[in-house]
Amino acid sequence: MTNTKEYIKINCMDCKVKSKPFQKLTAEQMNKVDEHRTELSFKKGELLSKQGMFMSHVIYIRKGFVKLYLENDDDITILTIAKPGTFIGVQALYGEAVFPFSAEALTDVEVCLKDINVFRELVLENSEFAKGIIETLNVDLIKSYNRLFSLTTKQINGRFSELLLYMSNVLYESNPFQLTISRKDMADLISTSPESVSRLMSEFKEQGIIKGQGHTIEILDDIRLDTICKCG
Amino acid sequence: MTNTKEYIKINCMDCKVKSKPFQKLTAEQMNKVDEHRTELSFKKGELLSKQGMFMSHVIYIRKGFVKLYLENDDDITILTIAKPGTFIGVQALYGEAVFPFSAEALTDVEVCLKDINVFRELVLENSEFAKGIIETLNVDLIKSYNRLFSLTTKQINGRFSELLLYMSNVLYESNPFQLTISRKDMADLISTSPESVSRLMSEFKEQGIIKGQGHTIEILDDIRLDTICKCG
DNA sequence: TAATAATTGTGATATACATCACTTTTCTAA
DNA sequence: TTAGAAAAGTGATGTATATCACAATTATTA
Repeated sequence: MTNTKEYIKINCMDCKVKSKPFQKLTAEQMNKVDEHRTELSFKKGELLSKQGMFMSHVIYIRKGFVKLYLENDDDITILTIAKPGTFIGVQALYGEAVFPFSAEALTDVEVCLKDINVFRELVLENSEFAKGIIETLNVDLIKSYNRLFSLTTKQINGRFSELLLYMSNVLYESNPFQLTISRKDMADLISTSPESVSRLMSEFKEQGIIKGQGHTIEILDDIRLDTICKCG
Repeated sequence: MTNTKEYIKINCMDCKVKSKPFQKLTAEQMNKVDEHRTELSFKKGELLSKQGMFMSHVIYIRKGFVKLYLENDDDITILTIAKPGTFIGVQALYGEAVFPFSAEALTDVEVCLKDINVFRELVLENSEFAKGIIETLNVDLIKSYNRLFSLTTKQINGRFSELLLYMSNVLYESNPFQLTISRKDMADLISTSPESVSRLMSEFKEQGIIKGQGHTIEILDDIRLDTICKCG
């Protein structure tokens, strides 16, 4: 599926970035997972998964940012940016055992691959685990619905404002923050062109809503962003 | 939450439109559900749920079509058209106990309301049930992702072609088919204006891709629709 | 069944944003 | 450290589709 890189095997029990569903596992179940997993690292730009490829493992992100996107010829839609603590593949745990989207490392990334069949067994063996998966899917689904709403009802200055707030509050959780994504990625996130992103950036700086140069952005007027977000 | 209408109580065991997850329940579990449910019917146009309202029950559609949509002031995005056999509310089973979207009856509708706490208990008591819920959410999530892709990368003739095929193959499962949704709804489904839907309809008729008048549509050239769908 | 309202259809016009073309800056690697 | 490539910025132009205005149908209710 993916090219094996380097092994830095730690025991699951001692994992410090354990996901919520995995915290519910018994020692025995944890050991079973341990026996069917692989740790890998990816360099920035490498593909973790390719849309339509056979999915033998669920990918757990331990470190770094990953871009999940749908593609068809030249068209791309970024579904989300996955942060550490996210599973790639649970979105299609049942159904065709195929990755529903492509995933590309936006930074250097460390992951843990868990056998998908072990994953499925855990759903049946441990209902708290299953509940955790449902919770994860609930969150993803509502996010996707809200994205659908935003992309279809707001125009680019609204969507761009939303993106800035998302990056500061959710993705990087800081202000100012250091961009790890390109203008092209920002454009694909809010369904616009890179040129428009550049223009929006300049306009917002001119109006004193944000400042910064290069890869640093600081939000100066988040209230203003919120207003633009809501009222266009 | 919703105004109680008329009772036509049947036993869950004998229900002929039982959902996949509910088929996995034991007799005992089925009885518990039975004790905490209500059957209701809605007239066309009535609201089954209102975005943001407290969600005490999961709504199971037994009969009719329901429009699920997000709203904010005048803006609307239809998330999907729910058919019989669909749950409304599992999308937000955990998290805030609030309806994540509004639901409006597109036809006369019969539903079965199941207590959300019983629903949550079943997830923990019966792992096959939990698995069924995960399967449902998987399908919904992938659908939502594909919608996101379609809406952001295709232009209206492509989206309209997709809609026609969806109505014939998935929603009404017939050709010709009788529309139960308005031009406005069609517009909200593919994120365009009602005027554009009218124009597309005329153009497609002119080109011999579809025919029909009033609320009847017949697809004459589905290969053509498929091509427009993919290539714009 | 007539009267009124709501939905639908169609042409003319407006506009948000993409695309194109080019420059400037930043990154990459020899 | 510099040369070449990639990414980003900016103005000019084009276009898909919304909006507006009004006509024609269809639905609703008195």
